[in-house]
Amino acid sequence: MAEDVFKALADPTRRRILDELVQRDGQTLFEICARLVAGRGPGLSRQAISQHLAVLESAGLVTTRRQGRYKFHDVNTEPLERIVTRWLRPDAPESTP
Amino acid sequence: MAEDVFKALADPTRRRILDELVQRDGQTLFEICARLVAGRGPGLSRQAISQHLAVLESAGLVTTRRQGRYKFHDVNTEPLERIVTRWLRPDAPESTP
DNA sequence: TTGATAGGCAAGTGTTCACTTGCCTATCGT
DNA sequence: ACGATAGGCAAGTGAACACTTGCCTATCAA
Repeated sequence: MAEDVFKALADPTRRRILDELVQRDGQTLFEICARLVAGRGPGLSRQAISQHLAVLESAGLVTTRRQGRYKFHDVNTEPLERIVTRWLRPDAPESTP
Repeated sequence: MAEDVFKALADPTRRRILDELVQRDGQTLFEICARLVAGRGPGLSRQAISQHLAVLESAGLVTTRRQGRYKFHDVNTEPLERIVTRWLRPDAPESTP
């Protein structure tokens, strides 16, 4: 639902996670943890990030694939494209002269 | 800030208000109240909607102009265009062959 | 098999948020 | 001036949310 997408984007940490995954797709939880803590200082536990990833996944913004004991996370920008055309003109922002 | 834009969009009522204002720009608080209650049934007080409008305004998504005892509200989609290009490719979604 | 790595589940806590309630100010019509 | 209309301010309430804490499961290397 669009509802979940907006709620998922409401949190700054989740937006940072999306930033991370756009930079490098297919990261594991621990990789994301390390990179987020490195770029922001501590204050973020592994469980917190895990819960954020769950929110992003249930919003359809992140897909996961298990492989052994690893779980890789990939971004899916498709929900984003759909929610913005809600208020923006579907095309041609300067088509009306 | 982008922070405020995302938080403003997180609430379904505020998104409905944006829908209303996109349909008909320059409405007053009472007009928005009437139309929202008409389309959704009660459960929304005037003050609630007023507070939502304040959030949208401080996020830059709505601008206001006073005129006598009326206060008209207009949408401003500019903040929307900026926040989405954060994760979407700025242009050409299929430019990489 | 043992230990270490990668991740998950669930109850508890504190803060933020949406909404209400009650009253107050300002503008317009008569 | 009076009442009615349009809107604002601020304290209080209940629910949602982010985050922690503690423990548990599964996979891999030795």
